[in-house]
Amino acid sequence: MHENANSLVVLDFETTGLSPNQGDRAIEIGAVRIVNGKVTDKFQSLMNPGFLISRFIEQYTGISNQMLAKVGSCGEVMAEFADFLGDDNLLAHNASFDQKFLDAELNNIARKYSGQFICSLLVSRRINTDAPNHKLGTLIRYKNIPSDGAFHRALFDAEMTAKLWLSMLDDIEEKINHEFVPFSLIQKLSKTAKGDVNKLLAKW
DNA sequence: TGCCAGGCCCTCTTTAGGGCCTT
Repeated sequence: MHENANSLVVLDFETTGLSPNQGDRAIEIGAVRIVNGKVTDKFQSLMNPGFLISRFIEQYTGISNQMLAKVGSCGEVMAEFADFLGDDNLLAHNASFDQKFLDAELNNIARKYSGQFICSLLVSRRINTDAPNHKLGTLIRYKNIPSDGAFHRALFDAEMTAKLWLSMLDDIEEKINHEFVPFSLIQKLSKTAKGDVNKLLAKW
């Protein structure tokens, strides 16, 4: 773990379905790097999964088979992403989903990463207790974060997740009356029962 | 043939079920 590293990569995958164990693959990755509370770098690429994607996924993402026919393979793109990621920790909205695709795609090319994941969905459930639900689009509206792009494209969703995250970090900083929120506190918070969240933050 | 994700989290809970999230 990189307790003192203040560099975090926020990522989002578009995929052919919900489960790499069922043969699903990534078709797009988008990511932004946050350093000291500012977005400093970004990464975006379509990737060809090696088979035709369903009509449902074409409509859901706006990514067509025609678009994917012209782009590099998952292996080529994921190797570039592994270089971009380096040793940074990672954040995603519903991280268990993106983590299983990252693990599967990097495993396919025998690459590894050393960072740890945190999940903006788990943190939101503990911080935004009045939100109508915890979908990414809903939380962006709930936090009054301006957005003028298409959800369900990887870079846009990663950028929105990054903005949501910085907004939630502000809220946590206010609660703990401290300007720096350690990575370990986020990890602890993500596992704390909802009713004990205020207790955890109060004693920090 | 028919089935097919899975982790989190709440509750009418732990010998379980079902909604929420992600594509």
